[in-house]
Amino acid sequence: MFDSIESHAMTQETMTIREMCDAFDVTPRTLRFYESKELLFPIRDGQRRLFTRRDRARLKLILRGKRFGFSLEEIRQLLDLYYVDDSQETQLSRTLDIANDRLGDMERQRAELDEAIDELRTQMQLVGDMLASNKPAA
Amino acid sequence: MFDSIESHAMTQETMTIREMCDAFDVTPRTLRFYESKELLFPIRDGQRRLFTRRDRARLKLILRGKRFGFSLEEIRQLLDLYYVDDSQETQLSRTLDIANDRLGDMERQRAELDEAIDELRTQMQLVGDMLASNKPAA
DNA sequence: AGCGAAGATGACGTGGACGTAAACGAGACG
DNA sequence: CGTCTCGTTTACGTCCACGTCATCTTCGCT
Repeated sequence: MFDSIESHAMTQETMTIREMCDAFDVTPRTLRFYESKELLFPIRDGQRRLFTRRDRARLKLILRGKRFGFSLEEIRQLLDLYYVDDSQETQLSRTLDIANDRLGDMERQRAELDEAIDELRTQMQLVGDMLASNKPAA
Repeated sequence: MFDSIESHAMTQETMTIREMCDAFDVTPRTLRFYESKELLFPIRDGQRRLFTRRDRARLKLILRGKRFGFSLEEIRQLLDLYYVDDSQETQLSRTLDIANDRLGDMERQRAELDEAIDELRTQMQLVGDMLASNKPAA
């Protein structure tokens, strides 16, 4: 009846907390914290956590979201978009709307980022010129 | 469209704390906090703060920096690049280094943002297809 | 059997970025 | 004149995202 085959011969199916920490450069505390906030759902071998590919994919998205300045709660909601199952089907179209908004956010952020990069480059050029000439032009 | 605080006050030399709050959608506490952290330098009329165009320009950069996920301290260092005076000249090249680091951050963020936008689009396509093909028979 | 390392579970601490309340001062105004 | 509103300072409180002990198991190894 169970057609899900679990072979841990090829790539590692699950990872320990330490392997995760090494792979993603985070602390155990961080991973436990993320689990407590329901961003990760490692399975258990007795007491010990075992992180699946799903957890790894989610963690990757979490860390990226953080670099974009999202809060963990915002990220948690976004993650739901990537891991849809039938139980959420009724909310799919709502999810899609959220995703569309998020996409708009990202594109706006990209535009602003482009502008900021441009400005910073310009400013650095100016300052660089100032440094080049011995005396700043009053 | 009437002459709002923005179009009126923004053209003034200085603005009160309330005008600033209305114009930038921040609280007084935030502005005082930024001053205490030396991100803003409002002049004083007795006790009262008066925010100059310089403060407004800086605040704009501060808020943008925040949207990019920079800390106030990182932003403070960047701001020095935009408002250079002779007294800082000796630290200019250090400032430039910091700016270069931030520029790297932003460019990486830009690349990552592109990737994220792409992935999100893909994911939305998948979800959209699910919605289309999985319609209930009613 | 003993030991150390890895991992778990509280529980308290911390730094950043403000929120919020208390108490005060200075103009504006009816 | 008293009262209101705006603003100030001081100071404690809060939320988030973990850091940092202090125990407590549980493996793996000698």
